Amino acid sequence: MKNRITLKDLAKDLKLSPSTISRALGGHPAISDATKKRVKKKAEELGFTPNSIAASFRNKKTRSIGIIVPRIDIHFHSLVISGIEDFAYKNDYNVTIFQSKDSLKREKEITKILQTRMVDGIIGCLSIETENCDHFKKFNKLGVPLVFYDRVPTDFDANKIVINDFESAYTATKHLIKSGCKKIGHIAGSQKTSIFKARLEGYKAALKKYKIPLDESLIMYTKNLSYDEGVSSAKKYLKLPELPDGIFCANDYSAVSVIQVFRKANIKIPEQVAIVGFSNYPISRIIEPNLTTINDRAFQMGESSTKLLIRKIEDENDIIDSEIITLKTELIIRESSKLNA
Amino acid sequence: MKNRITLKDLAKDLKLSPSTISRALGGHPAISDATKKRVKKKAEELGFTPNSIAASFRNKKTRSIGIIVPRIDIHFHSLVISGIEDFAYKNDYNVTIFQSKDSLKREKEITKILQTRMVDGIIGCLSIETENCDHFKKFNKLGVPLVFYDRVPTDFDANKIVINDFESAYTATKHLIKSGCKKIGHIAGSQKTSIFKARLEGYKAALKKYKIPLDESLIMYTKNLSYDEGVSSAKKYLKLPELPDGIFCANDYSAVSVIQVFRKANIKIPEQVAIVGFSNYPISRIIEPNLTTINDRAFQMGESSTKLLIRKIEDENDIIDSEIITLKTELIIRESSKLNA
DNA sequence: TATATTTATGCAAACGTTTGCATAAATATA
DNA sequence: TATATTTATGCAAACGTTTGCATAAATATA
Repeated sequence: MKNRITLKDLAKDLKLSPSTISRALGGHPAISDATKKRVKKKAEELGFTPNSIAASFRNKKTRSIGIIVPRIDIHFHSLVISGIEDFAYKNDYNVTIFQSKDSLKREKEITKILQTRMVDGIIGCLSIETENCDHFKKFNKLGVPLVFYDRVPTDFDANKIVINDFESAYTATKHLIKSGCKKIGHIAGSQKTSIFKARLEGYKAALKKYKIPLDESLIMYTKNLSYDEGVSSAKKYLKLPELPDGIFCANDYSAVSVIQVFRKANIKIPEQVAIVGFSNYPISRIIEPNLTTINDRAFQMGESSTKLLIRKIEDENDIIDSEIITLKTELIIRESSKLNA
Repeated sequence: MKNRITLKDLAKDLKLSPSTISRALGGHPAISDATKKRVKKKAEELGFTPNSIAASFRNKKTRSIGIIVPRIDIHFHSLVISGIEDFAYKNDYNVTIFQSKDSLKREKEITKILQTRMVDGIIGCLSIETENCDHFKKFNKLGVPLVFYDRVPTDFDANKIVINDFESAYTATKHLIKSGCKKIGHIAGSQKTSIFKARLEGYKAALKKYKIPLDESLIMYTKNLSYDEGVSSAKKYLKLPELPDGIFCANDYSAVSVIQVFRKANIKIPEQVAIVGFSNYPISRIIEPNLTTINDRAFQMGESSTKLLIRKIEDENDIIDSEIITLKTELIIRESSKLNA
């Protein structure tokens, strides 16, 4: 039997109208308690489950949110998605997920699909190729709220959940300085991406504040902050006439590779070179020495994005055009930077 | 303006009927090319996008699949989900995601939601608490196909995508034997879970085949194969009168912790103890020495699940009751087990 | 030119739910 | 007992799309 039981079936069976069934199940005050009980019992009996597609269609609300991420299998994003699902679940929203695979073309396609899918709101993290966000603008016209996290648009006002990359980098660098480092390097991410630019700036600002001269030769620019790029950056450090005594890396992968290359070269960490990473990846607690890093609040970023999004969806007389929420990060001090100040 | 353009709006504008518009946009052969062109142009002009909720409602097909995983932020699952999304995307299906958080209660709730949400099919990995799968049986009655991966039901016939855990474990253990190990230990997962049971059996079978006596003291039983349980297992090995010369670990986390504990105890890996893990986690390529492990085909598992599911959804005269697809795994030999045979 | 066939379009109903309004029945009040 | 009020239920329409069937118009054939 593939035919679902509908309100009409229940109605016929109970000799009531579909409207009464609908109201009884929905707990409408006008329906008598006796009828409510009778309807609920019969619904249970026949195994009635409401067709939420029909309800969505009628109500013009799907209670579903669409999310676009570059890749699901990047740990940071999987944590964010987990936070999104968790918060959405508690608030009776569904989460439909799409990966842009860091392709602008695919990101554009996805926005078209989301438009037809009638999602109530969207959470997104831009693909690395995205410079212009015009393909997101249609949602403003349609009244579909949008929240971005991590990699957010810079060319238009949007709801954004971010961490303070500048300040986090400043804190990380300051920590190295306070630990006694005098010659601090930085492994930087792509300077086309605002978060990595901000991390570089934060690093520079801390040096300036504590009157440490900026030495460009100590800054390694990478494309993706990959493990391999970390290895080659580390090797470049080894070729310098003098090693830095501290390195702030813009992510944990590059930090881990530096630790491994340096240890192979018999350089003591943290005694000779202290290392700080960024993101608090699981590996940071496994690598030896354990890596000092920044907790970037991925799970909370997902929760906050969803909280903000749902508020935008449900609060119809919301006159706020856009909000930017900055989450507090946290410096987690571990072995890789434990020096005496 | 929050009012979407509908077929009716287009129809009125072009002085045609909604049916003609629908057919023109859908490429129906009965509609003249001139009209098709005219309709498409106008649709573009007014920014018409179809309301797929209305279409789903009318067609009784949502082109969306629901997925239930224990946790999105476990790397294995995030890879599977990535495979699912990728294959679904190419076939114009949407993916709606739920995490059971390894709670049977939540898993049951989710099946109820999925029932109302009218998904065309479901992919699931059971929560660790799930022993009885009755809450999934309603989907059979509703004609909603179901595919399970990794942690699959044993109490009823269902479509399943799995790897051969027995054989993979056998291969891993055999590899240790062929590398010259004579005294091989195993760190086992929860024996309530069939995959970990199978891995233990595969290990035992290889020993038997190669006439190595089974020594129960070399088998460490853990609950979750967590990093910490790996550490304590490793410490137990250290307390034995004689160390094993090879250890097959049922996952990579426990393998990594063993490597770290042993190295701290100045035990040479692989010379004194060869280590093999399971799952090919990213960390297996970073830990030193690099970890020999089993590629468990997580991404492909997602793809295959989706491929099978879509076939079940679309092939209406499919008379196959259930299918079990077993994917080939691959032994990846790295430094942690490189001995001379 | 009359009829048959082809081509292109429209009518109307349906999917399952929800909700404003109407109304019948029951109860309260005059 | 007549009228007013309250309580409980039903009617009917609507959401936007799709599709079987009907039909008008154009073209082909006799």
